This record gives sequence, structure tokens and C-alpha cells, in this order.
Amino acid sequence: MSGDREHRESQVNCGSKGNDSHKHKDKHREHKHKDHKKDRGHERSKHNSEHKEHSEKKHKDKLKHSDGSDKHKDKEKRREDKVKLSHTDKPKKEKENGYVRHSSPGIKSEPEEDNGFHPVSKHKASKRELDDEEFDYKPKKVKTEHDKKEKKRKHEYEEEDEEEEDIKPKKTKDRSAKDGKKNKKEEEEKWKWWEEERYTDGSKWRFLEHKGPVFAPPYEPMPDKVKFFYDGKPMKLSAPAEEVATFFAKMLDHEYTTKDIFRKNFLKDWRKEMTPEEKSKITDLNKCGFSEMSSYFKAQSEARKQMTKEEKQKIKEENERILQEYGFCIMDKHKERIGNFRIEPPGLFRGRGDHPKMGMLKRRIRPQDIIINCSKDSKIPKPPTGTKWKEVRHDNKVTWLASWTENIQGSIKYIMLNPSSRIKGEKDWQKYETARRLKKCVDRIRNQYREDWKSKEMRIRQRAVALYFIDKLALRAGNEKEEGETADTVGCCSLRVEHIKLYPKMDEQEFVVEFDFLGKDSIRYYNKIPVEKRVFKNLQLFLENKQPEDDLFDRLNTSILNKHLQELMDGLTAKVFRTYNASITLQQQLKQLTCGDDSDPAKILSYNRANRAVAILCNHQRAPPKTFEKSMQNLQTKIDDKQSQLSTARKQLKSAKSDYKASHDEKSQKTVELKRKAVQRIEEQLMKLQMQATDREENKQIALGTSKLNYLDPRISVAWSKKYGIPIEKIYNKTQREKFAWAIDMAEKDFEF
DNA sequence: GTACCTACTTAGCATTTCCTCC
DNA sequence: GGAGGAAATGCTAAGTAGGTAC
Repeated sequence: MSGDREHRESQVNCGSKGNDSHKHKDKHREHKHKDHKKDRGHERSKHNSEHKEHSEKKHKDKLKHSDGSDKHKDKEKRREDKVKLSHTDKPKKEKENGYVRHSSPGIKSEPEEDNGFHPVSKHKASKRELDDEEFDYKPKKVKTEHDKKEKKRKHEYEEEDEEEEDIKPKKTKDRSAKDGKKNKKEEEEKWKWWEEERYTDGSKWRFLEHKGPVFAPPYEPMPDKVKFFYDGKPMKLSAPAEEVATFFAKMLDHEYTTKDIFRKNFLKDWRKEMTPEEKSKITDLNKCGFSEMSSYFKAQSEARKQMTKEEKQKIKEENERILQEYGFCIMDKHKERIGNFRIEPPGLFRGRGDHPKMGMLKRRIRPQDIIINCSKDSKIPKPPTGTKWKEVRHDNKVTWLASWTENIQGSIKYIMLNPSSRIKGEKDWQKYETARRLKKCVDRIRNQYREDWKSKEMRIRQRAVALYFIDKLALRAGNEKEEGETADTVGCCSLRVEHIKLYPKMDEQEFVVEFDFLGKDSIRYYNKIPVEKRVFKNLQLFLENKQPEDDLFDRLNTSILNKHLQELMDGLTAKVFRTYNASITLQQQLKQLTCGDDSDPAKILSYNRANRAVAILCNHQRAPPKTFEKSMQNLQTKIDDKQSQLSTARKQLKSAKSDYKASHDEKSQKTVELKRKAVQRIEEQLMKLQMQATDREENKQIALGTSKLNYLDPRISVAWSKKYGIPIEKIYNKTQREKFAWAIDMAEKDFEF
């Protein structure tokens, strides 16, 4: 590996873990995080006093601006009503939830520079880019680019279309690559929706037919021999109470069941399902003995694992049958895969973080809770015998097939299509085209918000600083949330004073801002960054006369911000910056890291590192896999073995060489060649293992999948794979290839985001 | 301007399936 | 062929953002 390359790798590594300095940093973060937890724990304990006071203060403040009626009370009442209604087939209600959990230690490290995407480098506009500029996300555009290819496709498509009035089966897959031919054939059969016109009237489909959802299997009572105990004595429960008890028993080994809120909520909801006798007896969860039930489920799960091949095959076939019957719909002449055709089974709510509703009973969804959406002229799905749908509607302005209102937050859940479907793919494509449009005007927008830092108006300064953070740090917008109803998480616009600290000077750097807050899914965001002086001064201004729990940007919310963005560019919202910065970072990193002379594994490592840079930017963390240490150990053992193999092989080569030197005969010459090849082979194997180990170590706490699936324009990856001759299968698995079929088909090696 | 509702995307963890190694 | 681990897939919570009504 060249020195230059090492240098580049170390640059990328600085954002990840795996070396000592990072471990040290991690420790520091962990420590910080504990403090953070402590603080927040303290805060939580004050939640019922101070926080309540604060909420009340906030509400009072809000009311000052209101028309004088008690809006807050009305709102609360309405929310309660809605949740109640969701149990009784009435219209839906609004969102709730809320509390706070603390995630694993943050992984953000101080950025060395500007995350690599500031300012945007100028690219030569490729032909495609120019085309897109005029046209901006129009499938037809593609046709002008790849004329011949396109004509051929169009022709093929028309032929198909004529011969079928009909449904083009979407192939079910073969996981292994062994069936290359078959896969090729399947590819050819796949419908290329991206070569067709889109609807321009806001409708999502013309024809939609499906079989409705699959309901959770009915409750099967426990065998009599499996006892529930109360206060040490066996107790027979009524079926409804027993069912809810099994939900708890199934989670007995999970940390959730040790949490007070979870236990409290569970007991409260469980008691609602009990008979009066049970209710009067079961008052203390600590006296409940679920262990026999729990062992029963473990044994069942073990038995499932031990099933014979034939039994397993039978189950597989049955699942396949259900998939074929319910897992597809017909949308506009095409058979499309449904994403989630099974209704969520009843169970206990597992909110993330310190969610105030964790442990509540998620009730069983029945046909009378379901709204079906399909076309008038389709075969309306039949509800199970003796039941009725809540409603059947024919709304082609939406993409969902069925919906219901869940009882925890009162929000609506949907059954929708798979990411490989036309309807999802088009939207995805459009998303990246919007991000590419941002690329063309991002300099102007950046100049504008820098100007706005100087504005006389506080609201404009706040807007400009928030936008700077969204752009520079890829923060989420930060919608307002119902206080006390969900975990206490924030995004940019909802940051509070307590979430940032300002340091005029820190470790040789001036104007450093330290961020420490819980974001989506209660994942901690921790970052220290130097900012421009004006930003720093503005932040000082925003903090003046405020309490820790006050909003940092008190003159701003996502709606104001997005309205402003809309004026700067059609279709621009805060979210687009995340997509744009993620994609542009990938493209830049790939350019910087990939070396044409590298081996394939080294190129793939570079790709993963570029992907990782994005995941770090977007703060996509994961809990280290439970088996992480062990699997690293195993890999290390393999590396050690390979190293000793290599040294043996080298010795053998050396001795073969001296044999040849002595004899100069053909046989020993051949042996030298053989041994040389063996050394070479083992060296390659060793390198591959070492790459794997580096990759895995660097990935310990970082989730690559989220950015890969949601933020990175797939055409960048496709172009890279074509340019460097890396099979796309090495970058995308089968599901991902299906989702990104449009990009794989259309992007050439010169694609520029 | 705000509250509320709806539709949709994004997210991490859990579970299942596949693959490798012995 | 079975165990164990990695990879893929499934599940569903938690976001963003637009529209409407007042």
C-alpha cells in the first residue's frame, strides 16, 4: 500500500473507531454520556415537578397568544377521546407518545474540517446533468440519453403490452448467484416503469386490486400444565387475561420488563383485560410468576428449531402460499409486491428510549378496524367470514391498500407497496433529483443564509443559523412534538438551550459549539464543532435570558423554515439537505478513496469507508452486535493461522529456490513456481481477511444500511461499480438491487450526482 | 399562525435464512 | 449434517411534511 494511500485511509478513519485514540475518545464520550444520562435522569425525576411547571409555563405562554379559550385542555381532551375512539371504530385521533431513553455512547468525533462537503466542488456538467437540468426527473429524459437502448426497450415493452392486457409477474428471487442464467432471464422480464410516463394529475394509480391484509392468528390458550403463579400459588387465568400475560412472559428476558414505566403501564392495561375476580386479586406485578409460561415459549421456540427438514419445508410452503395469495396486488396492469401485508399482531408496545407508553397493550386489530382502499372496478377483498371492513374506499390520490388506527398513539398505520414497486421507486428517484437540483443552487443558498446571519430581525438570524446547522451537520428538521407524550427527542428547530454549549476557545480552536441531545429513536447526537464567528455570536444572542429548557430557536419552527426553503428552490425542504449532503459526500469520498490499481477487496473497503463517512455524518448508529467481540476474535484467529501458513509457505519457497539453485533441473524449477504461486495465493487470502477485519472493526457501532437505503443516490454507487468493474452484487444485495433496479438500469459509469 | 390530521419516509432492533466450517 | 455466525429480511416505531380548518 502506498504512503499516499495510507494517508488517505487514515483521513477517513478519523471519523470511525478502532484505533487507540478513538477508544480513548469513546471512553471520554461514554463518560460524558453517563453524565448526560445522570443529568437527564435528574431531569426526568424532575419531570413531574419542574418540567411540568415548564410545560405549564409554555402552555401559558402559548395561551397568551391564543384567543383566550383553553386550547390546551381542549387538545388533551380531544386526544384522550381519540384514543378511546380508536377502540370503538370511530374516526381517528392525533399523535402522542413520549418519555426518554438514553442510547449508547455517541460516536461523533470532532470533524477535522467541514465534513468534506463544504463548499461544493464544481463538477463539469455531464450530458446527463445538462439534460436533467432542462428536464428534471422525467423518465422520458432517459430515453433521449440512451436512444438506441431506449428504443429497443420501448419496443420490447410495447410488444409485451400488446400481448398481455395483463399482469407482468414480478419474479420471486433466487438468493444465490449460482442461478445466473435464471436471474438474467428474470431481469429481462422485469417491468421498467422508469421508461414510462408518470401521472401528472396527482393520482397514484388507475386500477388497484388486492386481497386485503392477513390477520394475526387467533390466541391459542396455554396448555393446562403451564401455570401462572400469583404470590407463589398457581392461578388459572381467563383467556383474555392469559393472552396479555403471555405477551409479558415472552418478553421476560428483555430489559424492557425491568423498567418501571413498562411494568406500570403493563399492569394497568393488563388489569383492564381481567375478570373482576382476577382484578381484585392481581394487584402487584412483583407477585406474578411468569416463569413457567416463559419456559414454555422457549421450549416451543427450541422445538421449532429442532423440526425435521420436512416439517420446516411444509411451513415454508404454507408461507409461500400466503405470500402468493396476499403478498401481491395488481396496480395498473402490473403485479406488484406488497411491503407489509400482515396486520401487526397484538402485544406490548415497545417504544424507543424512555417512552412514557412502553408496556401498554397494543390491541388486536380486527376486520372492523380496517379501511380498505382499492379501485371501484376491482374485486373488493372479502373480510373473514362473519366480519365486515370498517370501510371500503376508492381513493387513487393515495398509495395505501389498507389502514387502521392503532390504540397507543392513535396514529394511522398503513399497508403499502414494497420498495421495488413503481410507486415507491418513482418517489425515490424524484427525491434524488430534487437533491441534485439543490446541488445547482446550494452556493446561492449558502451565501444567502450567511447574509441572513447579519439580519436585523431575530427570526431571520435564527432561521439562518438553523439552516447552517442543517446544512453543515445534516441535522433533521426537528418538528414540534406533543410534550410528555413521546420520548424527549429533538431535531434542529426544536433544540433547547440545554442541548448546546459554547466555548469561545477550546483546544486551539475558536468558537466551538458542543451539541449533546437525543435525536430520532433516542439516539444520542454528540458533536463538537468550530463555527464561524458570526454564528457563535448569534448563538450567544439566542441564549440570552433563557433557561436551559427554553427553545434555542424560539422564533422558528419547521413550517417557517420549510416555507422559506420553498421560496429558495421549488420542492426544497430541510430534509433535502440531508439527502444532498449524504449523496455528495459519498461521491466525493469515492473519488478520493478509490484507487484504480487496488484489488477488488481494497476497492470494496474504500466503498464501505465512503459509505461509513456518510453514516457518521448522518449519525446512523447501532448497538454493537452481541457477538461482536467473539466474531472479531474468530477472524483474528483466522488471520493468525493464515499468517503462519504464509510463513511456512515462504520458507518452502525459499528452500525450493535453493534446491533449484543447486540442481538447476526442471523439476525443482517447477516446484519453485508452485511454491511461488502458493505464497501469492496465501498473501491474497491474508489481505482479504485483514480487509474484512478492518471493515468490521470500523463498523462496530455504525449502521451503513440506513444511508445506503435512504440517502445515497444509487446511481452514484452504480456508476462507481461500473467504472471500477466491481460487480453490483458486491455493493447491493438482492433486495437492494430490486429497490434500485431503476438506477442499475439507467446509470452509466460517468454519472455525476 | 396554530392545531390537527394524514400520508409517507426513515430508522434500529428482532427474527429468519443462508453459508461456512468442522 | 449440524452448529454457529453473518447476512438478509421483517417489523414497526419515529420521524418529516403537506393540507385543511379555524
